Amino acid sequence: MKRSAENFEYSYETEEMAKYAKALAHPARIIILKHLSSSDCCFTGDLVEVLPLAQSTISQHLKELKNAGLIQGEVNPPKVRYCIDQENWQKARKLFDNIFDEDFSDINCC
Amino acid sequence: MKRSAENFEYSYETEEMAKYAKALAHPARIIILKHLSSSDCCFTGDLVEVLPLAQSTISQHLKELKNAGLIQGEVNPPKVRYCIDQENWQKARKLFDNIFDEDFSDINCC
DNA sequence: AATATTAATCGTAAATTTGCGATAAACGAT
DNA sequence: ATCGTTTATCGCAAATTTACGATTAATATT
Repeated sequence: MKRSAENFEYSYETEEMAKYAKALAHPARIIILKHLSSSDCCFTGDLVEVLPLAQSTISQHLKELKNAGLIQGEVNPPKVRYCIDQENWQKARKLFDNIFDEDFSDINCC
Repeated sequence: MKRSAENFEYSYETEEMAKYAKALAHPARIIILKHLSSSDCCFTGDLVEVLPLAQSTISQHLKELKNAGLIQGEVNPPKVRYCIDQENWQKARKLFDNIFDEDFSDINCC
């Protein structure tokens, strides 16, 4: 894709927000995150049972969540135990809180 | 893309969540939403001044936000006045609140 | 009727995402 | 050393997203 203003940069906060939103922008990844955040412990391979996707596809989704910083993987061969990355999870929470609180609905005109 | 389980369906809530997250998954759209939610009124064409994107591209982003249900456009020729769709905005807020509150960090193992 | 202003849509190109099966990697058990 | 289990990566195809310029549409003004 072409960019009109090649040297323009969005603010760090905006980029972070978009990154986290992107991570949440797929049903499979939402299910994974819910599973991880609501489990009493952090399972992993059983996601294949939960989701209608091939193992390789799930692995890819996990990778994306990891790249976004929302989860961590602890290798425990031959298994890998995934869990929420609490630090970034809270960061994301705050960013979302923030945008939804910038809410001056009473002075909106519509 | 191919789907392994063609007849599988994600829950309504999960799909909604993904839809809203997708709408937020681009810096330009975040800026648009922030602009709309923090303005005392709902401007529109001045987004072209704020964003480093062509008019047609911004129009496309607005369309996506509209399709996701997060904003409304009121035609006021030749201008169009956009504003947050408060109802769905609150819905989205609740969905995000929800996922971030399913947080049993004290009993997490990691 | 012609013109100016604003926004949407069309057509197109490039990049990214999503998905799969096949294969590789890592390691424990046999 | 071989085998089984689990997960990651590779290679590929299809779909979607992002972006642009050019054009169209809608309507107020002249």
